[in-house]
Amino acid sequence: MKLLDIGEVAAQSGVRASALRHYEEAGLIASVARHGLRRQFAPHVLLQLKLIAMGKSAGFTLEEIAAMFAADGTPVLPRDALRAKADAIDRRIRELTALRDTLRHVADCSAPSHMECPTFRRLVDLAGKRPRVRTAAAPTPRPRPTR
Amino acid sequence: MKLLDIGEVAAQSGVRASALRHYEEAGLIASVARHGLRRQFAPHVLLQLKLIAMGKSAGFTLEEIAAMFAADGTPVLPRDALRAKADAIDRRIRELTALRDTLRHVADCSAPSHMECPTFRRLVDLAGKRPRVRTAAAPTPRPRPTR
DNA sequence: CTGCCACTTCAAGTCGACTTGAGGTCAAGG
DNA sequence: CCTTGACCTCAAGTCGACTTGAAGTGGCAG
Repeated sequence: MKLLDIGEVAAQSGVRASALRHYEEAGLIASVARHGLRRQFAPHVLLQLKLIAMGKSAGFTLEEIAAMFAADGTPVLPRDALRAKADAIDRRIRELTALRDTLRHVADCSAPSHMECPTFRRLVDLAGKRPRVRTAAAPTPRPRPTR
Repeated sequence: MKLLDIGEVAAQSGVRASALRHYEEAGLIASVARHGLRRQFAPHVLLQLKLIAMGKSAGFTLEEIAAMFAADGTPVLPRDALRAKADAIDRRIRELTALRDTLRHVADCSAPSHMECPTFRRLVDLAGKRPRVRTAAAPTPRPRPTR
């Protein structure tokens, strides 16, 4: 099974070498060997990186993602926890759907003030089904930038 | 039309006063008056705040959100741009759906190693339809944390 | 009139996820 | 054998979105 040097992983995944090191630090991936100083990765990191990208895109922190998948890429959570995460994503999808529909409506509706348009208000309200959690807890995922 | 003092807005929206000031600074909302020193907001900021929450959740930066809606809450973008944003959200939704399905599959599939499971690989690959953009450009939205 | 307390401003701090820079190592090609 | 270039480590910097803290203001209840 041929190993990939960090540069190849970067080239094939589009993830910078510095980010790959950062991920390794964070325990999201693991290099399986060194060639001199250079990290060598097993080919399946490419799959893991996709998983990581998806997780980030879903608003999970690296820490949360690390908690879902071990460094070797195998899922580590109990089934219930996985299902809970899936449900969280589902809620997020519903929010995004509402925003998308709102934007599309705004693009097509020519009401003078959207603030008055009942369709608009209904769409926005639709998204407002948040259980109202105290600031103490961290209910909402937070996505992050890709430069 | 009765005005809301920043504390009431905070209480009703769940957004901290400091965040509201930050949003005002950023041009996302506007206070319409002062009572002494205190900012007074029109009731529709509550609606705007929902919009802002949705936008953040969709991975838009405050700057991007500010570009979509003026401080009075009326959408400001040309229709095409709005539709483009909607399409961007759609792509994001598809990614999230793939991740959700992957998680659900993992929760239900008892293959010894998911890295080998064809269903798993197919699901992950499904999400990999990214146009491969250079690091220079900023293709992906980045969501952010809520403490 | 007094005091409280919710607000104010402004600067600095925090957190996550990286990136950048300085200085160093080493395998391989010429 | 020497150079090159891709990698290394480690500390510090950056960016967005806020939060925190210090010091001040002012409406209003008593």
